[in-house]
Amino acid sequence: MVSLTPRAERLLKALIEQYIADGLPVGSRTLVKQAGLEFSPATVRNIMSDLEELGLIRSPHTSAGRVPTERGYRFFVNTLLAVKPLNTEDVASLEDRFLADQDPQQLIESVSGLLSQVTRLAGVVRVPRRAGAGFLQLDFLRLSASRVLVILVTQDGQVMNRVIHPKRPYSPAELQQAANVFNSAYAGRSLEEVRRSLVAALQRDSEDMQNILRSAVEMAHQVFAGEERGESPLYVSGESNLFAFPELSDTEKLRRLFDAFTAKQDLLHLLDQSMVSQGVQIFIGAESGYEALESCSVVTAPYEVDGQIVGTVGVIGPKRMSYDRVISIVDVTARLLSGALSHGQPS
Amino acid sequence: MVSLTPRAERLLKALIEQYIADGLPVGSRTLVKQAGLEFSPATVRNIMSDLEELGLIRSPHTSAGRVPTERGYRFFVNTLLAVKPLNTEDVASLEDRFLADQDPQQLIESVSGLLSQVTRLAGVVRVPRRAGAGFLQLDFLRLSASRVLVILVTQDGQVMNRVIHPKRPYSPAELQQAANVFNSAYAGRSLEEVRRSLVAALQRDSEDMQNILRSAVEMAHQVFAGEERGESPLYVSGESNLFAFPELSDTEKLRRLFDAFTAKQDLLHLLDQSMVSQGVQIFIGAESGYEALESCSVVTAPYEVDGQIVGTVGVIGPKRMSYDRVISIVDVTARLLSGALSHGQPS
DNA sequence: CCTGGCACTCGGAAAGCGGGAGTGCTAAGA
DNA sequence: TCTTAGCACTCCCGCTTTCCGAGTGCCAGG
Repeated sequence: MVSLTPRAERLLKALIEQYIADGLPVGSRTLVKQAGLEFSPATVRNIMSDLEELGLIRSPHTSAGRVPTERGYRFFVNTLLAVKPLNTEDVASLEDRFLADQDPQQLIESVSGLLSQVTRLAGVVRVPRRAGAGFLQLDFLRLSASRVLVILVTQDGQVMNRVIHPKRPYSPAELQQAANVFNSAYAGRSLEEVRRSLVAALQRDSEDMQNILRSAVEMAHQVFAGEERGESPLYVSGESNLFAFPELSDTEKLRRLFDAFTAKQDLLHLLDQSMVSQGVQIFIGAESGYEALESCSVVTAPYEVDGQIVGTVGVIGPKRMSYDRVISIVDVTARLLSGALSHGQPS
Repeated sequence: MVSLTPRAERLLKALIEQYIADGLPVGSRTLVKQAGLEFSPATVRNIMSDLEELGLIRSPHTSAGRVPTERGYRFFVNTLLAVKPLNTEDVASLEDRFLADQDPQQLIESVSGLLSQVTRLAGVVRVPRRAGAGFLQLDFLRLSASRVLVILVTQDGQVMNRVIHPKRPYSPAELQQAANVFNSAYAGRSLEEVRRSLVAALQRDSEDMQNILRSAVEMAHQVFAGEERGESPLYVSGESNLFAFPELSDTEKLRRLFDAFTAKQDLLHLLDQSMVSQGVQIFIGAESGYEALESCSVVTAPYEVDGQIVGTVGVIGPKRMSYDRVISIVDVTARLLSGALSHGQPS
């Protein structure tokens, strides 16, 4: 990576902070005044020129000030940024928000709203892939002759359900029996294991399989199929906060961005990506690799249940965002969420 | 209501259709050419002048063409619009979309996406208030010493669940027993009845109540409380389609609109309002009574389960929308949805 | 009552015009 | 060698001006 003189670093830092604050290209004169530098605008211009050669800043046009490039932001967050820990009352106010909801599913959902409110940007939450969770219980409930409700419960209290239409009617007793067989066979295994086992069972010659169990397997398989093809476990909140930023007000960009929010595909990939490593991750502009996000930055942090990373929380905003604040908030939120999910309830 | 000469009606109809088509104020000359009228621009101007006095159209400024006012649109949809029934292949393609999903809950959710796709506007769906549905079964599942998962199933196959934290630990056997008592007491009653009965039971002196049943009641009550305060049963899709309309591209309006989409409160009220009467309803601009929707029109139709209105589907777009097309689509969709929900599965 | 004609109005695009902010360069001073 | 003041230059931005054309309202003749 590039190395800069201390002075140049100081200058770059001041410039980026200024630009983050008001979004206007910043020139040498204003920079000197604003940052209280002890050297003259001319000197600043020289240094700026160097920074521009290094690709850290650029001028939008000949006679405007400079704005940070993506490389500039990257350098800024990598080496210039002192992430100030959130002051205690901020942390406390965040903590308060975590006590309100007890249901883990709801809690997780609410976090995206929480993030968007305190950062005034868009908040996202990637909820755990259920396939990894432990299987607890399966229930078959007869709704009518042709419709059976399958309810699948995981050990962490998540519930999936699905109405299926079996090929022949079953009596409640049969259904009960099927569920029992199923539950005793798979109790405590992970959903992924259950799934693999099911696939194997279905491929095996099943002539000698009891009809009822076979149905149970088929039903459960349908549940997994439904899981598989989507209901994408991703929540986005506060999208409309992004209207406030003039650099995003180009209608076409906005449309792309909102399409990405609803399509969710790209966001999912991005958040999954950030699940592999621990701690806060930052994607600046094109770094995310998705066109729709190219004028945005994304700050993410994975959260855990009992030491195991299961999902990601994050914030999406313009590249010009208060990284220090956002980073702390995302970090603390991920920690708090991990805590809230790991040990039952506080009281 | 105002009455117009046949010629004026024809003119107004042509004008509005033209304006709907391209969104430009339409002048006398273009109107004559476009609509193939057999009288001259001057005559058209005279008639337009009359229409303007009646408040059906207006000029944005002295020398632009005319655009419809809200009254104009209203008159248009009330008396000028011949809702052409959808041609059969369109209906068929809609029907196809209803076969894919079988789970009623999922089906209902998917309809908003369907509507937004075929109209290229925003689709909304108000899902049934679950309180009216019939109670089928309650289950208590022990997740840990301090956490119990409550699962409540209605007769139409909807599942609600919630994790609660009882004051003292219960054994699986106790939970099972509690569920049994509860289920035999309330099987088949409507949720509303169950709820009322619960409240009464809780108020009654409960000293002599078995501790376990009391807990069951409390748990179930918590489930209802969760139901009560929200999880607003409303789906919106295709919001980003609205970016395409220049008349909505004012950032401030857009922000308001999207805030309304996420707050949902106003939309809920509006859709509830349209549940009271049968058939398609149309709210043009300020008619909806909500500021955020003042440059939009909303077309809604209630849907039923077994003859009973339970929810509403609808479309939100600019006032300048193809009412005939949208009305048919919303109408057919509501009917198809009613059909799909009323009798099990087709095959 | 319709229609062609005509003067008029007004918005919007293009063009012109400072002013100002900011730059790069140069030359002098530390 | 580095800093700084000075200066010419550039180019955006906001302002006005101009011009064009679409559209109107009105009038007078069919």
